[in-house]
This record gives sequence, C-alpha cells and structure tokens, in this order.
Amino acid sequence: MSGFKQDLNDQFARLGKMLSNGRRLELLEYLAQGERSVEQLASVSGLSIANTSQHLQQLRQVGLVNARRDGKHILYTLAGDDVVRLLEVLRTVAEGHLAEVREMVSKVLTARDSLEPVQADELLERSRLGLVTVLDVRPPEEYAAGHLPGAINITLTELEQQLDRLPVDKEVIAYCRGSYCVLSFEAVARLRERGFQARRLEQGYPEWKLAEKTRNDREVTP
Amino acid sequence: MSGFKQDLNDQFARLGKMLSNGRRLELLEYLAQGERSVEQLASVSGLSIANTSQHLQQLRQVGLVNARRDGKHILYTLAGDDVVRLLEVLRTVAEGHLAEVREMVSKVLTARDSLEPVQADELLERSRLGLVTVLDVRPPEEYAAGHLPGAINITLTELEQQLDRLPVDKEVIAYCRGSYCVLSFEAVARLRERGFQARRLEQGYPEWKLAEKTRNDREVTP
DNA sequence: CACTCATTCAAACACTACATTGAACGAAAA
DNA sequence: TTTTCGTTCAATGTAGTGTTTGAATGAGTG
Repeated sequence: MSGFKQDLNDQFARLGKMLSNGRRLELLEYLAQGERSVEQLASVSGLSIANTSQHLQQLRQVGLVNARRDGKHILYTLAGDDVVRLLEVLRTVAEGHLAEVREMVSKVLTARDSLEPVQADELLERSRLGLVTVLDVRPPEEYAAGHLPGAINITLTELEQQLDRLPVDKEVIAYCRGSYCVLSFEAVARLRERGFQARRLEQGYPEWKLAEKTRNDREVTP
Repeated sequence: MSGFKQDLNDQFARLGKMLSNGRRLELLEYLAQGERSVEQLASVSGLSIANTSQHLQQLRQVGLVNARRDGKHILYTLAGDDVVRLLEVLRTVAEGHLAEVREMVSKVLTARDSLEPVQADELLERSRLGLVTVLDVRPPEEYAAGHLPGAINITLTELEQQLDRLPVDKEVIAYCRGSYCVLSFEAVARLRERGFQARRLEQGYPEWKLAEKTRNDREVTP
C-alpha cells in the first residue's frame, strides 16, 4: 500500500534523472527548437555521436522524446509541449533559488539594465504596427525550421557584414534559442555599439511557439 | 562563451538531480504539506534519521528548502510555491509520457470511473451551499498544520469507528496529501461500501493551498 | 547484391550517489 | 555545569552513471 507511493515516486524520479545531467538538458534545449538528427545534435552540443545517441535513448525510454526515420537519418523530437513547460519551470525555479544561476546570468548581462528584455505581448503589438524589426540570430537551419513572423535571420558572425539589412530608424528586437541563450545578448550588445536601438526578446523561439498556441486557443475559445 | 551555456545547464542539472531520487521526492511531497522536523520526516518516510538529514541538506544546498530552529528541533520548509509547481509539472509530464505511471494509477483506481474526482471549483461551490461534507484523511498533525475550510479530520484507521460523525444524507468529499495519495481513494472506497455518497477531491492539500492563492489574487485584482 | 554510412550496441573505465553505521556536535534542559 | 537528545558529520560498501572506444547493425544507395 505504501509501496505504491514509493513505486510512484521512483517513476517520477526516472523522469527527474533525465534532468540531472547538463548535457542532456542541452540536448533537450536543442530539441525544443524542432526535429533534429543524432548527428546534428552531436555536432551542436559537442558530444560524441555515441554519447549523444545514448542520452537520446535514455530520453526515449522515459517518453520525453520520440524518434522517426527519414532516409538514413533518425530524427528526434520532444514528445510534447509539456516537456518544454517542464524545462521552463525547472529554469525558473533554478533562477529563483540558486544563487549561482543569478550570478551567472547577471554577469553575462554586463549592462544588465540597459538590455531590458521585451515581452512577447509587446513585441506582437509593436510588430503589428511596423515599429520594430525582428532579428533571429540562430543558425540558418534552425531559422528554416521555424521562426517568428517577419523575422530576419542573421547569425552573430555575419552580423557585422550585414548591418545594412537592418533599419537604423526602427528598433531591432533580437531573439535566439531560449531565455538563456547568449546569442541574443551578444547581438544586442554589438548592435548598440553600432548605434542601433536594440533590445532582446525575453523568451526564445521554443517558448514563443508554445505561447502562440495558447494565444490561438484564446481566440478560438474566448 | 559556449562554456556559459554548459555551466548554466550544469546548474539546472543540480536542481534536476534533486528530482532524481524517489525518497527525496517523497520528502518534498511531505514538505509540501508544511513545516516538518527531521524526525517527523524520517518517521513518515520510513528513512533513517541520518539519511533523511542528508537528503534535506542536499535540498537545502540547491535552495529548494529552508531550515529554521524551533526549540530542539530543526524545521524544514519548501523554499517557495514554485517548488510545488515544479513537482506538479514533473508528475503531470510523467503521467502523460510514462506508460508505467498510467498503469500504476489505473490499477489503484480499481473502480476508476466510479470514483470520479471532484474539482476544486465544484467543491467550493457546493461547500458554500452546505451540500457536502469535506473529509481530511491525513494524520492529525498535518490536519492541525492546515486544512480545507470546514474539513473534518478522520484517518483511515479511525474511519470505521467514527462513521457517525459523517452525515448520510450529504455527499462526502475526501482528500489527502496529493493527487496521488492513496488514502483518499481508500477512504472513498470504504465509505461507499457503507452506503455513503462519497467522492474524492482531485487535488491534495498542497495543490489546493496553492490554487487558493491565485483565487485570492483574482478577487483582489480582477 | 554488395556497399555505405548514420546510428546503436557492448565493454571498460573513472567517478558519483545512496544508505548504513557509529561518533561528534551543540542548543536546551536540569 | 553537566546531561540530554535532536541533528549532523565522517567513513564505508555497494550500486549506478557518464564517457570513450571499437565493433555491430541495418536501412538506403549504387
């Protein structure tokens, strides 16, 4: 009878175990962008192929990811939106309770107050009015797999050469993979150095995509 | 630069690690009820005192719980509501993706459809109208530390002897520690055998307490 | 049908986590 | 001060985890 409670908690712990390794969290973060092959995941995370594969299989065993074959590649995806939500809550709690995280984040935001983030609502509003240019700093593949409406895709390395694609009179809102993705911080910092008005979107693409669904739900069933 | 992302994920993983052990999750579950001493937690979880203490210290290191002294006891509490939320999401995801969990749960709900749970909203409504009796089946200490308004406290072992405290004409709504706490299932099953109208509350006390706050927020800032 | 190559498996290693034991601490009580 | 007793610390054995290596699989491709 009380064995039931223990067994149940052990099952929950199986899931928790998946969140207990930084590399695995990184893989989940990349998977939150969309479907990816083992090879892609390995190269972007810097892990060996075999190692990546094993992590992915563990994730699949607890049902956090699904796999399907496409040609000679096996493509993995997150098993559902709730997984993104789980990661989000995990990060939120970490930010709220782990002093180390707060320090790390605030250190990266060198001029933290000057990089005030933009909320999704505000972005939608101003984007509709044509007041802002949305900048996606992720790699082209990820951009191709999905991006914010009207977003321009320029990676950090290309940024300097392609500044002419960005308007000087409008504000630039940069985003990347997630709330903690450094790329957008970097981009905003560099753009400001060049005299642009730039801010970063609070969320990354996965969070935005998730929020979009609930926005649509609101409209359909008000 | 990419070291930052790894370090950050390692920090998140520290938190995930806390969710990777069934006993620790059990401790967190008890702590979600309210403040508890090491001794209490050890006895209710069946762990040794030393072992309990060590788990608690790990939890404290990552800021998930706080400790304060009261007399000769040291009392632990969850560090915030977001921790409850994290556990909630973890369980939800597990229920949604781990086949094992679904099986276990459905096995316990022997007559699953006949034990249809009541939602918090419905309970509030009917409780206000005096249509239901609320039954708290947790141990008296937990009841004393906080319970639903108007709830009667009878544990499972006492239930048979104290049936006269329950009205036969009104419906009885039983609840206990959490959504997966078996006590309330047991209580409902036994009450029905005795001819009572009985159902169980979907949530447990921690979830109810959490939801209460947002209910209050709604009223204050509508 | 044989070949290719992305992915998985299997074995081995160092490393970390969990539970138990008994001793040590230290605040409250006597 | 001395005693008491919740709690914590330290040390140990056992089991599990993460990574690397090289071999094996097996679905596409020529």
